[in-house]
Amino acid sequence: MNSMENDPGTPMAAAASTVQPARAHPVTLRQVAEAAGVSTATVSLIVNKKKGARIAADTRNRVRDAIRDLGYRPNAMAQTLVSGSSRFIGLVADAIATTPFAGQIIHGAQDEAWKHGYALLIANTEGNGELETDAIAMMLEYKVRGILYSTWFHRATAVPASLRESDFVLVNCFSTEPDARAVIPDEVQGGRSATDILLRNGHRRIAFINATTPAPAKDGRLQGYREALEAEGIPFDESLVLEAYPDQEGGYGATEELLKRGVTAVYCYNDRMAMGLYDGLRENGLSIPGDMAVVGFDNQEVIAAHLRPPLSTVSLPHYELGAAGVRMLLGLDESPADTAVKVHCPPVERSSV
Amino acid sequence: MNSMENDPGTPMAAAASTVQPARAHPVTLRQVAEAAGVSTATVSLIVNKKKGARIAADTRNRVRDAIRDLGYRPNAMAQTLVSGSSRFIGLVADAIATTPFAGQIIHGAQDEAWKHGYALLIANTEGNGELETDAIAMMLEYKVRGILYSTWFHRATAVPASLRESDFVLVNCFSTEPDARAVIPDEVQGGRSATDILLRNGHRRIAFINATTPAPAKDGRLQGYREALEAEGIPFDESLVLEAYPDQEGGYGATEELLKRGVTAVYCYNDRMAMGLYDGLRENGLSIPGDMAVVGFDNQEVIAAHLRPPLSTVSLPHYELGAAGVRMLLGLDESPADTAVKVHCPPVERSSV
DNA sequence: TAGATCCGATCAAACGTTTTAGCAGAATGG
DNA sequence: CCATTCTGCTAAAACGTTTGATCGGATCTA
Repeated sequence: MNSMENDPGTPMAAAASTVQPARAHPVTLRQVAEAAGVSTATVSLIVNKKKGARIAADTRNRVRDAIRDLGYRPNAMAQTLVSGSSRFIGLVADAIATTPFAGQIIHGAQDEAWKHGYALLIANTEGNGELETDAIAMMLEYKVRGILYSTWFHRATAVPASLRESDFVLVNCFSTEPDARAVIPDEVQGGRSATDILLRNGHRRIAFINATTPAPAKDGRLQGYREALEAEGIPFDESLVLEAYPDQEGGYGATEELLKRGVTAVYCYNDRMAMGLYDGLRENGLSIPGDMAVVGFDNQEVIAAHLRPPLSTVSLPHYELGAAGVRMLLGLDESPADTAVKVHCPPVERSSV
Repeated sequence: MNSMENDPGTPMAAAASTVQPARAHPVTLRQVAEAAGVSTATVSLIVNKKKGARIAADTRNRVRDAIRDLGYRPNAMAQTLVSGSSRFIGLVADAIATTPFAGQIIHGAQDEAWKHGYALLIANTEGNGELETDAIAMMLEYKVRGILYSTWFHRATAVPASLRESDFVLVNCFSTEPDARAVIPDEVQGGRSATDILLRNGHRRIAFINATTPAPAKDGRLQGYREALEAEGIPFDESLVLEAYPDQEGGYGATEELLKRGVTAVYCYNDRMAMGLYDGLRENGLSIPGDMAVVGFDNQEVIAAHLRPPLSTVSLPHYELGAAGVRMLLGLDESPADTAVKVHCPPVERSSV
């Protein structure tokens, strides 16, 4: 919230005098060459700091000055044309803004791409197939280095035909088709971690409020719950697994059923359900974590970190998913080729347990 | 949650046979031309559906077939090179993922850009000046049509020197420097709308919990509150304006002070404060809206729509900000040139009043 | 002093398009 | 039957780079 210091004491004038020439017709290599009295080849060599290039210090300076004076900027399009491949990575998302999650994927992808000298070209399709085809076509025309195909919630997906015309990796989704690299969150481990938080705090009778909506997360998070219980030698009790629609209302609505189970702790399919459950518990005069320990899943900042008490949960590694996607695309990680890479979901402990 | 129908009954084979040639060395115009037995000029004419072009139906078909068979894709880089200007719009953001808001700006910008045949090139700077300079340089090198410079919260900003080398518009921020077009939310109107919701429901004694952090929003939202009161002939009472840090904890912490004021309604600087206040009120045994009506500001979906009861608030038009930014950049709206364009903040009524 | 080596820099082709000018032949007009 | 117009198509320049081949001259080497 700072950075608002406009410093009116330092007028822009000084800075403006040196730069500011641009904006008319862009300066080209040739113009720089002429200004410096050399060939374009020479300028190119200097601009790109070519290793083997033998250039007299004097020449080098003249060229550098010309570049500065004219405000030269290389034309990336021309560079790409001659080099054949661009420094773009495409990211197509099915929902950019419906959720804070997509933003994290973009963020991770952008950071990692940037780190390797790539720029991100994004498109969101809002689930519209035609838009999606167009978006991919556009990326292909811009000769992207590869395409990240991402979904806002973890799910199975079909691979659009045109995607195969480029290098690609599936992010936060996967396909059963061959040759489809993918990176997804490790739901099972996440479920285990969530349950472990409760277990480590002495709880033995732990309910799990699962989602009603079918998804890899539904199966994985349940699986993790069972594994954690098993590791502690606690028999799995089917009756402790409830189901509700995965939002605040669902969590709230599950309160009554939950209380009948006589548990001391509950693990919710996601943070939003936990948020609703908080309300339900409170209405029943129960305190958290005193009367009931609660953990969520997703680590949705706006919610989890600011509930009363702050919610212990497991983080969905969207940032890391985006970054890992880029690395996989660029062949920086050793990818197992056939099976999707699972990214760890780190537990985040706060005070609801 | 559908679209998971993978339809195993339709093997990929059929589709794959026609396409699938690509991925080796990309097909060029010349190759298509040779395959069809015409010149590249002819192919270009056909690909671009040039109006004045006179092409025999027969030729047209041969070319079309060649294009399909070879799986030709135009090389946008080459096109850009010759045409001089690209179909890119750059978007530099200071925080892509810290908040759901940035996502909305991206979304709006992307939709609007796409509508006009532009693709979005994004970069996030995380407030890092060097990164920012690099990001803008990159965009300049890609010869973007223009740059959207956006901030995640509404504030004053300095215009980076290099931004001026291109067309640009400030989104969700503004500058006092000349020739800086900008589009920002109309905080004053928003404040008025928020207060009006309460006023229309018969409340006369309304508190305002403002933020402690200086920002255009702080001043604007207060101003709107005063204007709304004044319009109803209610004298402004300084003692009804509290201040707190603008998050859940702040709202919660303000409860006590608030209750001393004997008001029937409260307008919070943002939804997060309202969320905290909900907790505070509840702990005091007060019901919403029965004992106290509450409105927020921002319309942060995850929170506002799912609180109990759902929160009436005012929407921060981030999507529209992004879209309007693109329109302004492209010169599609009549821009007032000198002063920032204010975008309307629509009230969203739910059940907290 | 002739040949080799090295230095500093240039030439020119290539990348994949778009587009203007123009050309050959057919159709039309008088 | 010649002139004109129209039709269908092509040649070639241009866009701004990169890069391997080359080149003239100075400096060594023997």
